[in-house]
Amino acid sequence: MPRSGAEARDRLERAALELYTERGYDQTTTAEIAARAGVTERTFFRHFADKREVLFNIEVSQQEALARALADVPSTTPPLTAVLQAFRSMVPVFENNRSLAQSRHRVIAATPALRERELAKEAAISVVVANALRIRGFSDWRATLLAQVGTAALGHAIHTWVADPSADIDALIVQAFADLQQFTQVELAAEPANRH
Amino acid sequence: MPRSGAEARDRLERAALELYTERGYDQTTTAEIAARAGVTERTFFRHFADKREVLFNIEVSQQEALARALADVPSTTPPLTAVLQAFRSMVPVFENNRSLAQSRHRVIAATPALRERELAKEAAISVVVANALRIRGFSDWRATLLAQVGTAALGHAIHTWVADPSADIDALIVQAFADLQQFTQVELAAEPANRH
DNA sequence: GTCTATATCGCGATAGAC
DNA sequence: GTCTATCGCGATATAGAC
Repeated sequence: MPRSGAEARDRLERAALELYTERGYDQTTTAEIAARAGVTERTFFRHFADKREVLFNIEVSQQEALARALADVPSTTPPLTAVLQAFRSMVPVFENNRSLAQSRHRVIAATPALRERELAKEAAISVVVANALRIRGFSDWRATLLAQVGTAALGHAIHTWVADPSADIDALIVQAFADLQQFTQVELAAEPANRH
Repeated sequence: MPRSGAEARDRLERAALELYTERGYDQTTTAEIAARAGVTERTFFRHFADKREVLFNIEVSQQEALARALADVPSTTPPLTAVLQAFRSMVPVFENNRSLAQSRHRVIAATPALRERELAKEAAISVVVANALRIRGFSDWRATLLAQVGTAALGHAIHTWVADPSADIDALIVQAFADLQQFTQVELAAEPANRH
């Protein structure tokens, strides 16, 4: 067994996904994951803060890439278009991990504790986006709202993508943002202010 | 000690909030909470699935009220106006628990594990709203998006409210929805579709 | 790496409330 | 008396300390 930390980490991630898939998250112990990866339980917790995190570390490493992509979009670009472009720049990463992503989402969907962690990760992405928008001069709440809406669109696209084997993630993202715009015009822009 | 479950539950909630405030969430054990509430540790877990849940059960009981309020809004009302009205119907509940809500939010803000749970609860509210909108005939994704936007507005209002002792929650909610509409017109409606 | 605290939950017995 | 909540005890696994 190679001692390189990165490899062990990788094996732990695979082992965890396999075991969570085979017998479910709750029925899997960290000791079993470590054993299958050929390391000690202690090593598991050296690499991952807790039993959930082992499924989500891929995403963490991508937050910086997203932040950079957002910073690179010209500041004259309208905010949600900038967000859309940044998300689209991540498409290759998604496509590289497609089958993995599908297994992951199956497990996550079946486990409340993991869904909770996923929400936290999504919120983290939303914060990254909001920060970028704040740098572009938007107020806190405006940036937060735009970021949440954009992240929701991305989430919807990914959700559709993992469910449909023939789907094209890039097209889905573009479509989600187009829907966003259309829904908004119909439902929001037309609405009375409802003040008292 | 009274045998009524509801009272024990109540004492556990108070004890937990006190202890989490005094020495922090991580430094508080479930045994200590149970002791202060005058029950056994085992009883704690009979009432609450885990150490976090003891802070969030109040909200759970209000989801049904929200669902009912939403169902009661005439189906001709535009969706986000309906959501706004339903949220405003909850204002008395918020105002009754103001100081409690403030302590709660202080603890939650200081504890990552609790923030995670809070996100999950917010997502649950969003699901309730989305269901109501789906019943009104909106597609899944449209209902989900509208619900998330509305819930984000409510979250923003509550966040402002707990931070500012002189704030009026009703006015904040109305304002948040008005902002929503305005931002959307500026940022979204004006945006090009960005197709390739 | 080893050791330990403690969160979590199963089970049978018990004791108030109606 | 029947329910239901609590108790008392025990087992396991996660996570953190040393």
